[in-house]
Amino acid sequence: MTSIYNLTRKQQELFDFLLENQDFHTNPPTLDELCIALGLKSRGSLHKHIQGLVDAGLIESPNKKQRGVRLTELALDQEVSFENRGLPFYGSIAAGKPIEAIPDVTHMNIPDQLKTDQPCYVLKVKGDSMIEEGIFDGDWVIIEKRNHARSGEIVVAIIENEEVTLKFIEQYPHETILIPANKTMEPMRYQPEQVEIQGILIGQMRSYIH
Amino acid sequence: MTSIYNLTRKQQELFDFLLENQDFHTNPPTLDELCIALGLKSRGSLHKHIQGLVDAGLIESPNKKQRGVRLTELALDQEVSFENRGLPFYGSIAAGKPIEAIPDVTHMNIPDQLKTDQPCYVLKVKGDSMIEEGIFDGDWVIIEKRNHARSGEIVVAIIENEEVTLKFIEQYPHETILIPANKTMEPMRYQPEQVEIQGILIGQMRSYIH
DNA sequence: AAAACCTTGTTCTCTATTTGTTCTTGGTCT
DNA sequence: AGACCAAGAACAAATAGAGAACAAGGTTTT
Repeated sequence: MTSIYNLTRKQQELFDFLLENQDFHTNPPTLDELCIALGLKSRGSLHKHIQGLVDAGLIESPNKKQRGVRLTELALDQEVSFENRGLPFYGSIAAGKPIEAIPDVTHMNIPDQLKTDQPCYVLKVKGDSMIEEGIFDGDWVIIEKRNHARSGEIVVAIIENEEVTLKFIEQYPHETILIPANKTMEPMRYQPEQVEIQGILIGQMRSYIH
Repeated sequence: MTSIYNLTRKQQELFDFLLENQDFHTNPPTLDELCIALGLKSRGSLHKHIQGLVDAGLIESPNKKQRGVRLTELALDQEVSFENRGLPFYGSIAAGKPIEAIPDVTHMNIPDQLKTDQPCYVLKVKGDSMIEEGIFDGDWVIIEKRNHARSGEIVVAIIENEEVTLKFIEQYPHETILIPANKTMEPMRYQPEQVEIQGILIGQMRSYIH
């Protein structure tokens, strides 16, 4: 059993393409389609890379059959362990802890519509500070990891290295204001150095089960 | 036991068509109907693909019977894994249409926490009737397919075969009340026969991207 | 009920196209 | 030199479609 780590650059490129696009093709792609996708002009060139992946046990040998290039079980296993594990879930927004420092991370499978192509993570919301935005206690939020934001965005911010919170942000040269979406709470004003942005809000989810 | 992964493209196309349209046909289709559906002009051409699916164990051998193209158990199992890629997304809650009758279904990958082990589907919310529940215009909702509900649950219901709506439900022997979560709207009272339940609310999602 | 149709599944032949494979040639980079 | 890579020609097999012919079941007509 050859290891997948011995792939050449072009073989890896081909393999990555097959992994990423297997959902888009209802049928496995033919050599010609792959040539177009990879910018090749000759099936012959591609075929050697195909053969390399067959030898590595990552795709099934077409063996003259015109049935396209199919991934093997081994390849699909690889995929699961790589990309498909979902976004890290760091638990409830926990006062005082920077997001990255939370142990025992689980993963959640988030639909594409609720994430970006940047690194994202998931938190569970505690409290009612964003209730007028339709974000309730117990909801999940998907956060894109960033250390800056534009005024008007909803951010996860850590205040004075102590309190982690989800609020609208307004930034001025000498002042950062965190604004809740809850009439019973007041906006809070800080020096810019007191507020560290940990990410911005991308999506929200709620479960109505039990 | 032949694996389905050895289907040719045309065989796959035929198989997909049979899977997707099995509900619409009360009787299995004839070869001529399938020819039209797949754009073929000769039954003879089609028959070879039929035979391929029979050899793969995906349809029962028609064996001279008319309308004999029936899927096997094995094929129905395949369908499960086909659907398993995600939940069907039927678009916005569309007035007047039963949920199942919507064409061009896409699929969304929903986290386990937002679905049940029963059949579920996804809708996009139109309108503000559930705004106080934190369900806004443009949100997605995950609905478990059911034709009954308990009072107090949030349901997708179709009223008088015309209007599809998302509301709290209260059921009494001679009256069904649909209650919005919006102070500017009034509860609506119906005879039980006027209201057909299409599913109950399981989860909700919102995207902050664009 | 018998006969004359029509529909439907099956089989066959013929043809065209697509697709995987193999080889040769040549290029680039280390 | 050795590896990787690309292009193109040529080939054989697999796939695909059309059409004709036929048998068996239905349906309609007589």
